Amino acid sequence: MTEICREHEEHRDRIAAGRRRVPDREALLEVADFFDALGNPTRLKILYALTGAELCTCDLASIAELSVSAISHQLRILRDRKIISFRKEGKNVFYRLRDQHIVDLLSVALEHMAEGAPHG
Amino acid sequence: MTEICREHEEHRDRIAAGRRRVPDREALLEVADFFDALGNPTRLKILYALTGAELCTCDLASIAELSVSAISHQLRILRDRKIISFRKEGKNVFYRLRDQHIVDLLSVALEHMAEGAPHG
DNA sequence: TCATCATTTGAGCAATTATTCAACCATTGA
DNA sequence: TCAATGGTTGAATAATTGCTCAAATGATGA
Repeated sequence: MTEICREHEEHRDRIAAGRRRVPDREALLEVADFFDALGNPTRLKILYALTGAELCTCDLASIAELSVSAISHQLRILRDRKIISFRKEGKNVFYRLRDQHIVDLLSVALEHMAEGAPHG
Repeated sequence: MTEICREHEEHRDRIAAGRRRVPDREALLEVADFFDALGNPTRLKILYALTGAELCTCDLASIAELSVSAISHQLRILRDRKIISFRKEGKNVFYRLRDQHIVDLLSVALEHMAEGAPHG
């Protein structure tokens, strides 16, 4: 693997320059984890539901039409990736989006899809 | 699954409102596919390398330190998700980011990580 | 204290995914 | 036409993931 294009010397320069643009491993994995968390229909349902109000685990399960357990697992992922935060009130745990960046991103992404791709 | 929180009527209202914020199935899947494509270290390496210059498959393989075949598979995913486009020149295929939105998003994401999470 | 409800957790399983390998296609130049 | 190079593709496989189920935790009120 990773064999280099044979012919031209210019490849070497392009490769070196390209490599410089790639963030270091740690940052790269963080960004990947972040986008990966958003790249799942169930988690997106949770997140869009949370744009505009805080909701408890059980509400989210009802909205996503999945078991409370399944939602709790997904909420853990979103918490670990620092995309949502929570507050406990009695027996309930209320979740919310962690900051305005997330709200904006979800909104922009939806617009981008609408404009960029009429069907697929 | 999907059993509803028993006690209060207010849950019903919150659930209904939350449900209204969730995009329809098709849009949701599109957004998920989009973020999912970005949520992988190999594909992110490719994308960050492409911020600033077009590169051929073989250059990208060298940068990502993976086989040409592995990179080609990932490039296909990025093409299908309309994140990159390409141009053929002789035996080479040169890839580039499809629009400025992608460039911006990659840059913003990196900044967001840097500010939001000092280590984990 | 006990029963109940909301939530979390861990094991298990089926489905998905990232990579490799081998074969193939496409372009070039001899 | 043939050999060489760049790239794509499909099958196979190991690793990861998303869900379910059962069991556990935590808070509340009787």
